[in-house]
Amino acid sequence: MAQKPSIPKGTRDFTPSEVVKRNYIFDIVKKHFQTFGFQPIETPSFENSDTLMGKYGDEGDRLIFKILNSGDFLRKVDDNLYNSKDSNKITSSISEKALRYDLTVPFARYVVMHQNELDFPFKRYQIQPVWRADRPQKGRFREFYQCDADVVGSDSLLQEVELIQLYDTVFTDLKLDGVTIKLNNRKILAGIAEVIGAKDVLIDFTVALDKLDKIGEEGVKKEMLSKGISEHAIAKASPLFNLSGSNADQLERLEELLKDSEEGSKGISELRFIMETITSLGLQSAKLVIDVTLARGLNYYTGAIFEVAAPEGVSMGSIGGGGRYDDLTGIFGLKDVSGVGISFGLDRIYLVLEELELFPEAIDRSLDVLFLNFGPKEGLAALKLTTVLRKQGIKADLYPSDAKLNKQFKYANNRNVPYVVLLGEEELGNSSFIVKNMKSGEQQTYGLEETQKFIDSL
RNA sequence: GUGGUUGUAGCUCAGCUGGUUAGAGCGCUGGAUUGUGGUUCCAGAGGUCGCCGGUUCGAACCCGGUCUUCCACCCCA
Repeated sequence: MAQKPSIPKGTRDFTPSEVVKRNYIFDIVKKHFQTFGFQPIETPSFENSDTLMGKYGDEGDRLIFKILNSGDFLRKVDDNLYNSKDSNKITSSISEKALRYDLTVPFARYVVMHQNELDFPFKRYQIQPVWRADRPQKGRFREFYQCDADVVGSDSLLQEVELIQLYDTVFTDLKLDGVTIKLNNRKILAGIAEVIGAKDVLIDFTVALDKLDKIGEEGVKKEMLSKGISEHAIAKASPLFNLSGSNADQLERLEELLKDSEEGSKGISELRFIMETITSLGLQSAKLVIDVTLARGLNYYTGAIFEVAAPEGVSMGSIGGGGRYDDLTGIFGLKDVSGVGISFGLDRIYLVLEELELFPEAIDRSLDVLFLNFGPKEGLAALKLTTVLRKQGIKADLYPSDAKLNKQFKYANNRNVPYVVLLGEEELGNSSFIVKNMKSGEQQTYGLEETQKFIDSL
């Protein structure tokens, strides 16, 4: 009575073909992280709860997977607390570890703990799974990988410029042309809130503004009103709702709007520097645009905000994002360390590449040559040849049993093997082997002494 | 966390207002073909109808719960 096995909600098995394709993306991302001078680190899959809790807001705390203490953990709970049935309070006394929720907070912890051995600016990349107790949707899982690259210890805007180039380089190498890198600056958002007199509700203001392309101008205004932002303030902000034209035009109009806000003006000049530097350097395939509605959820961004949108026509949310956070390590007691980073949404990039058929054609070819098995003696001769091929880096295998040729051929077919070698009794007798091209069906006979010639033809 | 949606063979899905042995295509196994796959023909195997309970003479179908899928919120990658 074996029960049917299953895996938890929001988790996945990866098939060989999926792993190969995911590694293709990983490898390209990693390669460019390295050419841009980033170094890899890894952190544990779980952290102390107090490292994570409270860093992502109430909503985030709810989504953190907590790990139950070991042993007879309930015995240690205070009776009053236990009877109160207050899950939030009891959690902290029965769970002191939690699964990593993202890579940024563990990285901040890492920087603080290793501050004396790090050379700043420290450029690190990290590709590891994270876990969220979220309700799954398409492209949203409870276990997924994040690929992050961050620089800490430099407040130079050249870092932002480099990160934009890094996005462009990676997506160009992935053959994913036409992605849009959206750029904004938290200081501009803060400046706008200041100018319209909504400074105290900055977060509600930005969250609403972020939804502009989803719920439209009226929807945003409605949400702002419901959050207590006055009609007067909304009217003042209304130029934002249809800010169009070239990047330079938008900058000019924003500058005018923000001329009375010191912070806003600083944001404008930062944005302008990044835009101008990128313009003079040029991008390979990505488009860089200003998008003042870009807010993103995480409130630790203090300067630049990035988001990468998939090429037009692909229905997929953002495939990457990031920004600058001036004081990330402050929560762990290390002041004045500025950081800026970006992240690649691996799972979504995978879905986009799949949809646009951008994976290399032969990517899931797991075998170049299959030797058919005609029996013990022939098999041994084939195994010798297999070894020769493998030594030269060719993916070769011998079918393990002398099953019917029909079956062996079918196996070769299903595994997409391009070449099948037949070395049977007759061939063994005259020291030869037959190579069959599975695509064209053509067969060619080689003498054993011509093995190298066969290898060279592959 | 809120509201909805989905689950039938390995896969994709039919299955009428509840009715007797639950079907198809693909895949799989065997044969036509004992040294030739991808095409064709023939035959065969494979199902706790997600799970638990209820209603009923009778449940894949109706009801409740639960798990899962996908979607919209919330939030976010």
